[in-house]
Amino acid sequence: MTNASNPFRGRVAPSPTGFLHIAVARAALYNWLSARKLGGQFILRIEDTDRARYVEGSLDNIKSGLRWLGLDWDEGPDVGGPYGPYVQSERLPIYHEYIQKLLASGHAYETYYSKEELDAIREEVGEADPVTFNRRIQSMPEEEKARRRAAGVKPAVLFKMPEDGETVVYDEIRGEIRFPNKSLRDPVLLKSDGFPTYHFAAMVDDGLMKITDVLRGVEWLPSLPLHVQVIQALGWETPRFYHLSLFLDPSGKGKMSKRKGSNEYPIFVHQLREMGYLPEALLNWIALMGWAEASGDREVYTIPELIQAFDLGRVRAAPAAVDYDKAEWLNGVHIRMLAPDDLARRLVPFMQAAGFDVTAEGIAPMVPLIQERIANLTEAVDLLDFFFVTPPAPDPAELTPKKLTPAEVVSELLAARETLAGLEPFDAASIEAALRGMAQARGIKPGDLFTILRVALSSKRVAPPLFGAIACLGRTTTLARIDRALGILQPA
RNA sequence: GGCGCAUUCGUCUAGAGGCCCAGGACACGGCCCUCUCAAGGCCGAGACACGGGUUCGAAUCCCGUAUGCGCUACCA
Repeated sequence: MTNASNPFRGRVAPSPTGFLHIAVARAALYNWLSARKLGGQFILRIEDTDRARYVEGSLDNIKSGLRWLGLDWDEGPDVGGPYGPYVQSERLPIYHEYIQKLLASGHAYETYYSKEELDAIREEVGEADPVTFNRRIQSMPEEEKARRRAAGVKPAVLFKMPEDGETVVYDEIRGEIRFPNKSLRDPVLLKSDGFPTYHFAAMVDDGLMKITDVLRGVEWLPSLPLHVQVIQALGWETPRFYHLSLFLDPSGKGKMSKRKGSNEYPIFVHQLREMGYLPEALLNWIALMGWAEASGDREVYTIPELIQAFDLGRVRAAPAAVDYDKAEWLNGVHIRMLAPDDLARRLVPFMQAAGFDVTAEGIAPMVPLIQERIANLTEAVDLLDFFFVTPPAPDPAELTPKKLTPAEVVSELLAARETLAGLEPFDAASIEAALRGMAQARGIKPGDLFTILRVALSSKRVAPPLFGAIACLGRTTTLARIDRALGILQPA
């Protein structure tokens, strides 16, 4: 179609009005995946034409979120490219140039009505009759226009929609869709402040930037006929359009709040990142909301596998409810796929945030103990803390398994102390063998012995596997904590 | 109100006329494994929104209804 020489040129075009939302991340991902698979380009463009909604810090949040996810852009802010600038507020002269063309060709016209007047006319005419509305504003007498111009009123430029017939558009996900032209109101292309609206800026930029495939939210589907009219008026070829469905809240009923993520329903990439999700897991999860392979039976993908398998032609039209359970599961799967020292590195920031001054090398020995026990990075803290700091004193009740008396526990602790004190080598396998031998010799259930030791060493009922933990703790600390437990059970 | 989109287990989905009395996954329940917790294995329960057509035959095609959602801004 457009630009046959380019296999794929896609773009994600967020507005700097908030944080990076997972819906934008999904659009970026689908674009990026297609570009990487087809050998095309993924472009980042900033649509900052609404000065009133600009939010400080938003741009950084979006860019850093995309980078963290690994969705690097080939053209855009910071990296440049042949069709820049990639920030719309820096492209004003370009829009004005094309507005002049549309004005000259009669596809667009200036209006001197204020927004308030337009609102009033709209209300008077009624929502259901765009044609009458269009005619009304197109028919301001020239004298009136001149009068307002003289008074300093800046015009807005509107696009002149056809009154008859229908515009037939094609959405790659849904197929052909027909819109009666009389149902569309003339849209504003250029605001009186000289800034273009999305309807105009996005079409001009997509055309100039040689975009072949436009991925955007379904909320744009109703404006598609308008957009193809604008593109045709500009004399350009129409790119392929894919309108991505909405995300629904986990109940599957309401739509996800667009602008604010709660702790219950996090929807911003930085929130998920702070919660301990891996970028590759997040991408895997997001990719699956609205897309699946023909077989439909694969859920776990590495990034290279995703690039391989992804196909824009298989994106679904129905909205998808966000499933945090699945995100958690997928994250666990990806955590388990990590090389242990890679996991150790990723854990460091979370341990440090919890107040543990550790290094990747420092926690590396413990990582294999917890790797299959955590579904997100933050969970590691509770499993590892007792290795780095003496835990609060264990509860005597938890130290004493059912059917055992404190005196018996003391006796087992003493025996274990003796077993461990001279054990060589002090590694997990030897420790296990020694402790099991001891349990058998003394006639205590292994499970009871291990429970006693687990609580004595970690002060927890749930902790990493005992033998490996003892090895990591080291002989000195292990014996010290056994002594402490002893002291608790038999006060001097 | 107008215009448009969507509708398969609770959720994400496979299914593009017979392969489907509908397959996979998460979650859920049970069992197994087991030093706790996990991970893993096995088993189970669970869906084609409704009504008409078309067809020898429909989850798949058509129409209608219902429900949900979007747009209807000089916001994107």
